[in-house]
Amino acid sequence: MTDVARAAGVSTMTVSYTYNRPARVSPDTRARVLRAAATLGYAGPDPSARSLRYGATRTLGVVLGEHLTYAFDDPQAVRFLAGVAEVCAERGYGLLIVPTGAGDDDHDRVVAAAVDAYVVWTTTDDDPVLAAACSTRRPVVIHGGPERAGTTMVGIDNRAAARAVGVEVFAGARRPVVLSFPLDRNREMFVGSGIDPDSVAYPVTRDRLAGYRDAARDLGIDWSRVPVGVCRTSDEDDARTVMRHLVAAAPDLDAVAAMSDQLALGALREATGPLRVSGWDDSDVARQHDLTTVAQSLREQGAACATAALGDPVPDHRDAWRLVRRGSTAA
Amino acid sequence: MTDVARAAGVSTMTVSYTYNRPARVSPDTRARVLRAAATLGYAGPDPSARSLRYGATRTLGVVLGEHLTYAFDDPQAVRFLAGVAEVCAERGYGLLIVPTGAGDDDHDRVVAAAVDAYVVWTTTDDDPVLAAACSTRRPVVIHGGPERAGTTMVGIDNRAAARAVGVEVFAGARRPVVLSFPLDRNREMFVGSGIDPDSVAYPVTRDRLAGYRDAARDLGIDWSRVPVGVCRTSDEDDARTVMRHLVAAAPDLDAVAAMSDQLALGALREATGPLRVSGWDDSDVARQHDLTTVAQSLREQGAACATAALGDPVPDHRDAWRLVRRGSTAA
DNA sequence: CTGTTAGCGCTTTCAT
DNA sequence: ATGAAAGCGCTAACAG
Repeated sequence: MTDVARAAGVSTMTVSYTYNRPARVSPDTRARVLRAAATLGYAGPDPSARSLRYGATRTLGVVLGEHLTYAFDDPQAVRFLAGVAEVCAERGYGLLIVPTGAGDDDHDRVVAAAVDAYVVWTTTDDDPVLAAACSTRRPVVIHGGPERAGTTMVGIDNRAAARAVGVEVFAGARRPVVLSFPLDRNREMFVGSGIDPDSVAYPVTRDRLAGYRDAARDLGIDWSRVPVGVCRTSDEDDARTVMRHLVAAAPDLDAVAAMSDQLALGALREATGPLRVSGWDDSDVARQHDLTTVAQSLREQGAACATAALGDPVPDHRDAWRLVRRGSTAA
Repeated sequence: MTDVARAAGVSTMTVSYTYNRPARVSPDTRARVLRAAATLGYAGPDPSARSLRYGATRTLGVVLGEHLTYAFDDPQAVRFLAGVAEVCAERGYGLLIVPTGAGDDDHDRVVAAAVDAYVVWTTTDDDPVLAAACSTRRPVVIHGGPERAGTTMVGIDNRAAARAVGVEVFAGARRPVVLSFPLDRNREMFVGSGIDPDSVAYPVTRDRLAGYRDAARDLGIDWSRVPVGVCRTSDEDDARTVMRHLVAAAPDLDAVAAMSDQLALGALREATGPLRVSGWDDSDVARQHDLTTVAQSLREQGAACATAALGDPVPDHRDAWRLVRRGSTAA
């Protein structure tokens, strides 16, 4: 900038004004400055220097969980991100995706990112990435949980929703099972019975499991005998693998409550007989396969997270879900 | 930082070393500094100040086209982004999505973003956002095109691929049609005939159209009589609407070359009689519907773009496609 | 309408 | 192992 000023025969301030307050510079000088800039290949004020000066970056950080990869493969996470992006676009904020999960320096990356606030995608209570985001004292909004002092949480009441859909899918079933997201960050695939929701590290998964248990109780079903198949991701292929294990463990299974439409689809594909199935999210998949599911707008929640992170109030989302009854639980 | 230094009774340099070269500080002093930092709620060096000093941000910018929204709704764009993210994660770079398409200050946003390099998602020759990215003299890598001096282009040979798949889908057809992406940034939906590829603003669309025309010529089909249905996005619903118009205009149509699997699916759903159909990308949709298609890895191309933007050489991708023959063109 | 001064928070270089 | 000085590029505040 100093160079441009010299070349144009003005002070640096005039150059600065030319870019930031064009009205305060005479058209003549302005043209001269711009010409000098063009000659020197100067493209405008340096963004880092500007941020330093302003004390703000006009950038919103997003942490998509332990492995970036999972997030992009999960259509719901993508929807969520689209919501965040929408708000960023409207308000002229950059959207910085912080690259986590590729090393052991996640903490440093989160702390060292040039952002004004953080939106954190659902994670576990003990996720160091979450701790890192909170430690920077920037505003933090967490989607889905965990709740944490000093942060904002945006998400639906997963327990209530799971109970509602659980009652629907388990009704009349003699051998209900659950197809679950991972319980903790190890993301082990396995089949267990009567899993205690309180032992689950992901709040969203915990709440949904608790809701399914509530539903089982409502229907007089003994939760301790309900097999839970735990998948590594929200992936149809994962679901099929786990479903095969479930069928092996409980050949008479006749109802599956799945934590996503993708998982539900996997269950359908591996079904050996008549089967009641419920999904979650009311995605295209659910509509195509006539799946009973829980409708919620991840996109809207993403937008709400961004809005909250940028300091504006957002409505409570606890009741922003809806049970969608379809053919998959009609029999 | 100065405050922390004072509180710990050391110089600012010692605090700086504590964070950047822990080994060069005695464990004792280090502990003292860290304690002081904790007390004061200091979370480490300010990222903007650091970037200013280093002259680099360790952040890669991505411009997803005129409307951010379209990008997140397009599964191929998401795949591409996943590839970019993967490389960023590996190398500890942040991934900044620059929010374009929500106002007329796109140019400024691109110029003012704190990034070291840009990856630009396919756009038109005349996109001001592209011009903005290039004007900053940061390295720019463009996916799919346009080609531009001083930038790197990563993408397949769309014309050759379109010709190959076109020959496959148009073979034996009496009334072939094309289901196309938008021709220019206005994204009008319409049906035309014998569209001149050279009049198309998007290089990718231009090349594919030219390739389909090549295929028509190879088969002795008169291109000027081939209806082209232009969709607004790569969306199944869009495709259905346009397909209905095509059917109205050419009730005897019996072959559809579509520029994406999504569009091809829309065509299938609106088919009134036997129909040869080809898609593009070899996505899940193509596999599920036994669709002849062009396989390419957007994810791999995203990774290549990021790698190139970060200054490393990448192999040529022109031939990184493959014709996948399936039942949809078997008859 | 234009210029001067000061300092945002950090790290490189060169001492000690 | 620690520190002092200088400056990265910019803009708010206040002249003139």
